[in-house]
Amino acid sequence: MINIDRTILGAAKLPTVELHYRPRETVYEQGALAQFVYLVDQGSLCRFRLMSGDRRSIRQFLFPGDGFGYEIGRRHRDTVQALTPIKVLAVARDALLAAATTDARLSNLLFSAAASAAVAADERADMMRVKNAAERIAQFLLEMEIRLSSRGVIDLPMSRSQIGDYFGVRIETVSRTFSAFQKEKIFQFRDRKQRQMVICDKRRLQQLASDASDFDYWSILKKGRKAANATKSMTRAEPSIH
Amino acid sequence: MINIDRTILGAAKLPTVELHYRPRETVYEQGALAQFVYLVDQGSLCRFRLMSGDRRSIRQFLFPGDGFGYEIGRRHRDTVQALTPIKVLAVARDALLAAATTDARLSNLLFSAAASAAVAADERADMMRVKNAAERIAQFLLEMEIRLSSRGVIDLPMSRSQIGDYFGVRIETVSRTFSAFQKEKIFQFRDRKQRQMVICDKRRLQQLASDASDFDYWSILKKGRKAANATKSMTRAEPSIH
DNA sequence: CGTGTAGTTGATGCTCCTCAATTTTTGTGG
DNA sequence: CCACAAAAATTGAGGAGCATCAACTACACG
Repeated sequence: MINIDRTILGAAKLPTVELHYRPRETVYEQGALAQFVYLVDQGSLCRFRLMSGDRRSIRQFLFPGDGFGYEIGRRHRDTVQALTPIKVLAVARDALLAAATTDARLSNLLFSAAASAAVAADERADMMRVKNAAERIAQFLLEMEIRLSSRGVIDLPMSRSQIGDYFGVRIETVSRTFSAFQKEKIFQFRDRKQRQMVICDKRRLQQLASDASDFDYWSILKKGRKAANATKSMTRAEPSIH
Repeated sequence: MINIDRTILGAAKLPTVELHYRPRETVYEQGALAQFVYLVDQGSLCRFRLMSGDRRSIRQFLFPGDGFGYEIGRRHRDTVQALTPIKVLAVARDALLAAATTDARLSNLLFSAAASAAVAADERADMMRVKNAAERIAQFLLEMEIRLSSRGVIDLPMSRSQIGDYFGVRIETVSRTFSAFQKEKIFQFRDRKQRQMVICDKRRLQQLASDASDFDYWSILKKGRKAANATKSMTRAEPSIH
């Protein structure tokens, strides 16, 4: 999805409409006519597609500064829904493209945004190809820290189910991974709802994001007892001391 | 990766260089300066990235008409290698972008190509999220039929290992899936190398591509006996006798 | 308070990986 | 052309990772 950001909207000098939505409201549904492109001003959203067989694929979480809604064809290919109360800016797609034909700088910005989108989607496909659940979730937390953290606290706007559908894993796997990370003192939850988190061991998270082959759910979840035997346990044998 | 196709090169009216490579030769390596963009004229290539821990992610197979090599930054983010003897056309990246600044039509074509690339990468990420091995390979065969078939025969230019790295599955899984598809008479190989295939049951392949939850490797691979019925455990209760 | 939704945890099994053995194909040098 | 070594592909057995099913807890809201 092309990121029509503030720079682009600024360069376009077009009239924008300010729209507000509440949690669970949809900005647009897949199949609807794609007449506007949007910029997130406040709040969080998710962009997803319903697939055959009750499967949902969440393609992106959107935060302030992110653009969405541009399509090549006439219709939207996915649905965008608010996770929190949101404020978005909308601009007519046709007007934006028309402005681009007479403004070389705007045209360049649009091209760059589209090319960046292709790169980002490539990276996500890579992640799905080669990373396991712990690696994906470690990377996710690092990204959420960048996008959402305020005074060291990350307030997740999405449910476990949505995180699962973003990574193609089940809700139980997300929950178990969170539990294992907590037991390893990688992060802590600060509220009862298990939505506000503080990252305690960013270095370990970064290491897990690139290679979690030494991360042993079983020994962590089963009473925190470390793997008793040989091979894998050697790398984990050192108890974490703070 | 942006598809700089024949239409775009035609519109650009720029001098092109014709290049030839032999199998296993690289057109460029990840990290190299990105000075040219390319169009495949003849043959097949693959575009891949080497990741941490000996993992290789194959991002795309390239066939005649496909473009590759455009980067946002100064350097290539992946490696492109010939699978067969190939002929590619190269055009200077800077010259193409310069031409686009003075030619609104060319600029539009480039934008569309970039936007299409983002859509295609999104689709691939979807596939990695929600599809199992049989579904991925069924879809792969349908795509290869479109791109490669000549008089009903598909001549695969890539190895099992490359197919595996494209889908994030192991070579043995690719091999087993191919074997199962053969036993189900979904396709047949026409040569010893197991590279030339004829699709026999395209309908079944299309159905598997969208949902292969009913596809039971075990009962197919073990003596080709069909799942007798009811609960899957029934088929597994049978002890294997040699 | 009940009811509904979200989240956690446990038990069990399917899918795909890993390791290993074998067969087939390819490449090289006589 | 054949002989040999190296690479690719197939097949099997067993195991790791994650899904599935199920029970349970915690909180939100009428």
